[in-house]
Amino acid sequence: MRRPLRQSFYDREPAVVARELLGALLIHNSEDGMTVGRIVETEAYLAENDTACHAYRGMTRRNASMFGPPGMAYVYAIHSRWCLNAVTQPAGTASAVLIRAVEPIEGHELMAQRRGRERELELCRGPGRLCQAFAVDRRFDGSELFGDGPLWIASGSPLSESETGVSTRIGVTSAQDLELRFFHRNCRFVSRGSR
DNA sequence: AAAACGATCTACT
DNA sequence: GTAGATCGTTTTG
Repeated sequence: MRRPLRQSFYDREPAVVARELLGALLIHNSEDGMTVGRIVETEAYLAENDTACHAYRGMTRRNASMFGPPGMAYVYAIHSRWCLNAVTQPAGTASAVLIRAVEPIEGHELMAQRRGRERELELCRGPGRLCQAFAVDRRFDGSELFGDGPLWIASGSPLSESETGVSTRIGVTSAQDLELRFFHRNCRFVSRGSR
């Protein structure tokens, strides 16, 4: 049974949510058909001391949904592509988890059609590519990922410790580097050279 | 109103 | 591994 992750799942530190989103299922039920993908790479953006976070310099029109309640989508455009985040922590605390890559599970044909590419590797590997494959765009900014809308995230098979890779990211103004990027080890659908 | 800036992707080597 | 494309959002004048 595919069951949505509850809103309370997202009401935690973004790094914890990023780690636990690995293995979950991204689902879009559109007019054109259903696409399902297994989340294999994520990245956390912190509410404080994170210069790489879009909310670092306060709220703008673009990042407003990051300041909203947990479990909402934050969708923004960058370099002519869309990127999907899950908002974390309570309203007023602007943090989120970027979905960086998913493994195609259902709807390969539809994904290939939307992407204009046939090769499976190129369907959903990367935040911009997966949004194109899932037809995610600005219309989903601020929508609920835990409700009964067309775009949602379901619990999947949690990854074991040995299957989980982690790496650091610069941009955090703390003395030590923080582990903010999470990925499925040995999965060919992760976008980074990690592995 | 104009310019600068990317949480990226593709093509090519 | 990297150069170049690309366009919505933000910042600046």
